[in-house]
Amino acid sequence: MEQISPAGSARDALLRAANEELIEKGHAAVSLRAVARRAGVSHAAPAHFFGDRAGMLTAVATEGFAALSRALEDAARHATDSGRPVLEALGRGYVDFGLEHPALMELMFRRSELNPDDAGLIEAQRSALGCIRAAVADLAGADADPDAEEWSLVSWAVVHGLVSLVHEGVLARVSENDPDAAADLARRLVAVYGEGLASIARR
Amino acid sequence: MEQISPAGSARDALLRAANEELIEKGHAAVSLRAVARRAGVSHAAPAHFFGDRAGMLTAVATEGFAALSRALEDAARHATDSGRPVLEALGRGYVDFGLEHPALMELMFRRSELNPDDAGLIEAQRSALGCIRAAVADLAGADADPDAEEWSLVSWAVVHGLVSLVHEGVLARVSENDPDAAADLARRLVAVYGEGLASIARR
DNA sequence: ATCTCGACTTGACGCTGTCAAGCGATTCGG
DNA sequence: CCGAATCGCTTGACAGCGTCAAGTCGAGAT
Repeated sequence: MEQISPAGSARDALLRAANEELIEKGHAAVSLRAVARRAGVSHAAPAHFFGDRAGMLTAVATEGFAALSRALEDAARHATDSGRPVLEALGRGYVDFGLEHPALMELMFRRSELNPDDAGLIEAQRSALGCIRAAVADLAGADADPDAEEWSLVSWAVVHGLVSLVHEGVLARVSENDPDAAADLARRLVAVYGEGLASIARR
Repeated sequence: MEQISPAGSARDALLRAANEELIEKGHAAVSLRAVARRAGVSHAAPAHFFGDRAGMLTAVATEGFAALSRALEDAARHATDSGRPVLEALGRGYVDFGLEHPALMELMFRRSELNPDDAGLIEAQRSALGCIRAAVADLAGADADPDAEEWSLVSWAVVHGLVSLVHEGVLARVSENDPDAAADLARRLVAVYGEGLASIARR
């Protein structure tokens, strides 16, 4: 192996290689052996560290959820700082993240490719969802609106659905077959929905 | 081969076998060879008819979109017949279809596993989307609301996102970890969204 | 009667995930 | 200080996979 190996770095190298493979080839084409080759280790090394393919992808997806949480927190903070509506910024942040990291975002929700019961994964998921939940509860006001929980889930479904539809190339088909236009359309729809929701909230 | 073969039936048998494999094992686990075994033909027969794996799955997905269109049309017809709001019935129909045929619904939107440029597939997709579009345009009234198109897409995103979140098992995690509860929750959220949208429409 | 063509089959290739076994260095108990 | 156990990783094998090239064989056209 031509690389200097500061102890325990093989695992990190594998994780980095897995991320690169994911970005370049998409989640379906990530193979243990290709990742091992890229990291410069034997073909069975990934299984040694992660158990199996699902284990390796779960590790990648968990990092992805952590990154999503950070992105959402940043979006919320910037919005409050500049006095803009938080929920819309959050939705925008979710969609932006999904559009910037398509392969990762798809992997993160591909239950069948992960170990869905992995504790770290679940924790990271909850943390990401918590951001949206808090924002909707906030928007509903301190009067403990019983619908707040439901609308936070609907809002999640909107942004998640938009990201999915862009990834799946269906929105592109709707709008002039241009993928960039589809992304713009998705962001515009977030704004449309945000305004609608706000108008309901203030009754 | 032990089965009587009315001419050209091998293709049909393969398609049927592919559907069964899909339902039993999920889209990721559908293999050309397993489908061939189930249909009682040689391991290369599927490729002969469908070109490759993506071609076979595209054929299955195209049938799926046709079935979805039928389900949506039925839902719309029943709603108009009984004077209930069409859009909500449509959303409900979309979600019900997705929850009743999870593996199929996931496959239908798994761009990387299909031939996304297949003419038949695109046509079937457009037809299904057309149902939602028409209903939203209808709800917006004959006054050619310029937002109608956008809200139809948002509505699509809502129901699509809900189905995705249930499939991915994330909604189940939100609601007591019970998959049935997640399905019920999804249906309730469709109703919540439908009411909200209606309240916006009537200003 | 031959030619062709479509519907398959047969056999091979390289790639995949997974598993059992091995190997060298480090750590640790006696 | 020495043997044993553990860790990190490799080697080698296995079956299943998608795909491709070549072959078989019957039916319909010339």
